[in-house]
Amino acid sequence: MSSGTGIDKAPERISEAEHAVMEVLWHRAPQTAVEVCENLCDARDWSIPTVKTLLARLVSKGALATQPDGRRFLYTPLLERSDYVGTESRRLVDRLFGGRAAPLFAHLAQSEALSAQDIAEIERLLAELKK
Amino acid sequence: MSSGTGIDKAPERISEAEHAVMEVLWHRAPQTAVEVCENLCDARDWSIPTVKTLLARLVSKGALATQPDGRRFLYTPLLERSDYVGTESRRLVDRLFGGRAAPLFAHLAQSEALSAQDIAEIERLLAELKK
DNA sequence: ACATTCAGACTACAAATGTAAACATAACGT
DNA sequence: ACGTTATGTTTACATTTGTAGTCTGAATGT
Repeated sequence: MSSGTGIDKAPERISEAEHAVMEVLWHRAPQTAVEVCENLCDARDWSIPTVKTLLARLVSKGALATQPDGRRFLYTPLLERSDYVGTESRRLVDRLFGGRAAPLFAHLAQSEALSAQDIAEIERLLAELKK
Repeated sequence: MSSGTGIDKAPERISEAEHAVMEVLWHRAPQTAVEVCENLCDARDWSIPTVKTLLARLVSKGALATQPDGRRFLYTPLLERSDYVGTESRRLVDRLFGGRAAPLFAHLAQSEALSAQDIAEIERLLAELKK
């Protein structure tokens, strides 16, 4: 699953600011730099140059593809959100919980990070798993 | 709970390398710089100076306390592991899953990051929660 | 054709991080 | 008393990250 090419160049790490840009593009793609900025600059208090830098870095990291559209570029994610999210989750679980998910879950439970909705959802998922 | 003083100076972020040092001290404390190194330098391929730098940074960030022991120092965590782990977990859940734990759980489930043991444990915790 | 404009590319620069060497100083053996 | 050693402190330096300004060239309006 995921990563069809088999090439798998050591996926360069994506920073938090870069991740914010990815989120916008995962939400809708392709978008121009200006559009991305419209969706971010207010929230993060960034200026367009900042967004452009981040886009460029993401392209150079292989996380985004560009596609010329007249004078500007359209940016599209190459890295899939589920891959990113999976990697980051695994990373955290490995680092903080010795790779085991249960202690993470316990922590979230204790810190009231679990809503009733979450709990219901998780029960449903557990039921799925046991089938 | 946790953080008894009420002072709560914006806890400076602990980097990954620093975290590795904290882990060692959470495992056993207090320890000297050399002892910490004995527990880390091999695994991380670090030299003693590196460990000392990290220890110093952690002290300056308020995550470790020092206690003189003859000519050297003994280092003890001030930051509790559960606090750190809680903060980091919440951080991830917020950033990647809009603060909801269920999607994280779903991801771990999908990526086979859940062992049978994990699942059993989580079921137990869920039962707890519902009491 | 020419000036304006708007996009991406290049450059900048401070803070944080990873990694470690150099320095200073206090204790200890002889 | 003195050199050696063990420790912490200071300094160093490359890389990554956050944040943004400047440059250059192509499209566009007139």
